[in-house]
Order: sequence, then structure tokens, then C-alpha cells
Amino acid sequence: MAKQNVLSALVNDGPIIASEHRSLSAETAEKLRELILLEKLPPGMHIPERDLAEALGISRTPMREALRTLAIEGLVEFTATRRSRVANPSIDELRDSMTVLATLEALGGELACTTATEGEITAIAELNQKMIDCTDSFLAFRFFKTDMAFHSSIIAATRNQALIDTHQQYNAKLWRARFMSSKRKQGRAKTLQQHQDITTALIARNASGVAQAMRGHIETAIDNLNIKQSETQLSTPQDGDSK
Amino acid sequence: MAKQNVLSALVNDGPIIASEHRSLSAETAEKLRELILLEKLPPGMHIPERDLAEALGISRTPMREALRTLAIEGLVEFTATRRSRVANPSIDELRDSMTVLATLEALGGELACTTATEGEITAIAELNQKMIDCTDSFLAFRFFKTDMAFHSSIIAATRNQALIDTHQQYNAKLWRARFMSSKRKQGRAKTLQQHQDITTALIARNASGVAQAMRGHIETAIDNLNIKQSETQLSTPQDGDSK
DNA sequence: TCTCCAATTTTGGTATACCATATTCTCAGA
DNA sequence: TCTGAGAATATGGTATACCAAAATTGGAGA
Repeated sequence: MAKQNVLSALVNDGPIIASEHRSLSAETAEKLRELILLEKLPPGMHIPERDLAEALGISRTPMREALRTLAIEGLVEFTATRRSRVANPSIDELRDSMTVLATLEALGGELACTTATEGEITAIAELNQKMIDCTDSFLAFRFFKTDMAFHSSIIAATRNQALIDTHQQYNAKLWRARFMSSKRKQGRAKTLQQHQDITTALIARNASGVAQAMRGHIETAIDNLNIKQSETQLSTPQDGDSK
Repeated sequence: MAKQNVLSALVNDGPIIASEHRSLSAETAEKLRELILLEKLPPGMHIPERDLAEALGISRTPMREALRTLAIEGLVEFTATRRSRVANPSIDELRDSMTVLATLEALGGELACTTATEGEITAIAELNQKMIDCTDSFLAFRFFKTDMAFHSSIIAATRNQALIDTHQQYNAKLWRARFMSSKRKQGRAKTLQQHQDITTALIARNASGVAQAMRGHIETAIDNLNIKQSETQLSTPQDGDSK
């Protein structure tokens, strides 16, 4: 049974231990999120809840809940007959999501101009600086994580919980696409310039300026997506299931 | 046991029958949605999954899934100890959500100007006309439903599935608040004028005009919310549980 | 009468069993 | 060798049992 072996290989760390008061299903959701984003579970792969639950040493009940959670986030999708698989969004779908994200970020920047404390703006500016320091290094992953933190910090400064939640949702859904986009070294200079523009406008509390800068920033990511699409003719297979 | 009686009273229609191929949990979610929006299950009321499942004639498993689904939509929330209750959003939270909704609708209007077919625009204009016809009648509920359809149709015309999904999510969360806002007869003239402005701009495919009109429209709803708040000093109790 | 702690009850989390349907496999017939 | 029908298997949906933690209750002691 090749599939069983593939799934078993995911469990080097032994069964999941609830570190805090969090439930097994929440732990499982987090574990799955990581496995999907790192492509240990490749896009399109079928996820039989029984097998994967067994591989992770838990029962189907929390696994089902975790899968439902990830389906909401867009990392997992269901076939017509309810079988779950790792989502494999088309470029069009990613573009649609990014379009919404661009609007959410623009709103966030606009609101943050009136709600952010001086301390929060300072922290955001420091993240901007940290990214500049990371640019020339080999630390692509740290660069990316700082990028994400920069954006999330701005949204968090709005104190609009609905916006924070929805933004977080889109971030999860787009994590992989943005990570791939971020690896394009050619785009880094532009990224840094745009971040600088955002930071400058934020310090000046220039609401429309921040909104425009953030919208433009995400639209660049959409452009990168299009470039990536034409360069590598969609390296992600339609069905990653090894069965 | 008073609580049991209250819950049992919800089930005049007998156990849930899956009408199509839909799962029990999906049916249950829809049933709960209705019960919550019509305040058969009042805001703040605790929902013990065992009792409510029994009242609806199903087991806990699909009930749990339904509750998770509604929690995502914002109609149900969980306490620190995972007990579920009907959401009772504060005015501030509603305002936050409406702020995001305003942005989503503005984006929708903007996109629709390039993606909508002539037929879709015609259908939207007809909904606008239908609302005018409803104004003077006693049909507050039909007026409201047409209002919702008007907005959803515009979003649907964007064909941006991410936007459609997220918009639908916010609609569900804000359904009750918008219904209450819609009952203010004083605001109807303004509502109709704004709808007319949106329709006119849409027919002209004036993207920025539609966006601005739709944003302004929702912001009026936020204002209504504030008025409502000062008028009736929050008639919804902090805890509707009758236990 | 009030307070606080322990016993009891309630409640959510998880595991498991069973069922219906979807999917896959096998092999007879062309 | 190919096709298709039926058997065998896989898979998701639901019900149920049990457990640990939370909430409630009741009563002893001040």
C-alpha cells in the first residue's frame, strides 16, 4: 500500500500532543496547515480521513473537524462526493482572492492611519527596516515571514476584529502563492520600495496614500503571479495523489 | 426542565428530512440559521449540543458540525470553555463588520462595471424598480429581501468567487442588523435614492461612481445603526438563556 | 445568613461502530 | 484485447459510548 506509506512518513514526530489547552482538532488543523503549505501534502492529493487520522495517531472525529476548518480557509476542498483533497487553486482563483486581499489591505492601511498608536507605527517601521536587512542574505524564508508580519501588523493596528479575521483567512489561503511570489529575487527591490512608501505614508498618517500604496503592492503580487504562470508552465500537477 | 421545553418547542415540523443529497449537518446549519435570525434562538442563549440535537431529532455529530459552520459565519460564538451560544454582537462589532462590508461592496460595484453582462445589469435595474414598488406597502420583509437580492446580484456579476463567498459570509453575519435597520421607514427614501444612484452608475459602467455610491450606501446603514442604538437602549439582553 | 468546598450533574472532546454510497477491481463475454 | 456488469473494497455520514473538565448544587462551618 503505497499511500499508507506516504502518509506514515509524515509522522516522524509521533502522535500529536496538545501543548496547551487547545483541542486535538485545533492541533491537527495547525499540523495539516503546515504539511500543506510545505507541500508534504501536495496540491490535489486526496485525504482519506481514516488513513490520515491513523497516520497522525488520532481518531476521525477531530480529523474531520480539522478538515472542515481548513476547507473554510481554502486549503482543502471537497469533491462532489465529499471526498477531501488538498486545494489546488487555479491562477484565476488566486487572482480573485488577491483582488479581494488588495482591497482589504487598502482598507486596513486607511483605518490604521487613524487608529494606530505611535508605538505600533514604530514597530511597523522596524519590520520594514528588518526586511531591508534581510534582502541580500540567503534567508528567503525570514524575508517572507517578516513581509507577512509587516502586513499583519498594519491590519492589527486597525483593531477592527472583522477585518483582522477576514484578512487572516485570506492570508492562509494565499500563503503558498505569496511565498512563491516572494522567491522571485527580481521583485525584491520593488517590494522594498513599496514597503517604504507604505511606511512613509503611515508615519505621515496619510490615509489615502497608504491605501493606494497597499493596493498597488498587492497588485504587483498579482502581476508576479501572472509572470510566474507564463515562465514555468504550471509545475503543480493536477493531481498529486500518488496512489 | 424549562430549557428542554423551550428547545422542544422549536420542533413543530418533526425531525429534519434531507430533501436532496445534502447532509444532515448542512440541513441543520440552515435550520439553525433560520432559528437564530428569527430570534427563536435569542442572542446570548446557550446551545448545549446534546439537548439541541435531541430537540431536532439528530445526534451530536452533525449538530457539532453545524455549530462550527455557524461559528465561522459569526452567528454562533464560543466561550472560553468551548460552550456555544448564539452570537450577540455589540454595536462596535457590527460597525466593524459593516465597515468591511462597505469596502467589499465598493469593490464589487467597481468590478461589476467591467464584468457584468447587459442582461445582468438589466436584472439589477429591475430589482431596483421592484423595491420602489414595494415601498409604500406593508411588505417590509419583501422590501428587505429585494434589497438583499439587489446587492447580491451586483456581487454575483463580478464572477469573483472569493468576493462572492466573503460577501455572503458578511451578509449572514449582518442579516439581523440590516433587517432592523431596514425597518426604519424614515430611511427608505434615502435608500431608494442611493439604489437609484448605484443603478444609474452601473448602467453607465462608471466604476468609481458605483464604488462610491455603494460605499456611501452601507455607511448610511452604519449611521442608522448608531441612531437605533441611541433610540432604543439596546433591547437585546446580555444573556437570553432562559435557564 | 453567608462562605466555601466537595459531591453531583452538565457539557464538550474523542474514540469507535455501523451504515449507505462511491469507487475500484475482477472476470465473463464479445 | 476491450467492455461492462457485478462483486469487493474504500470512504464519508451518523449514532453512540466514555471520559475529563467545567458548572452547578448542597450542605457544613463560621
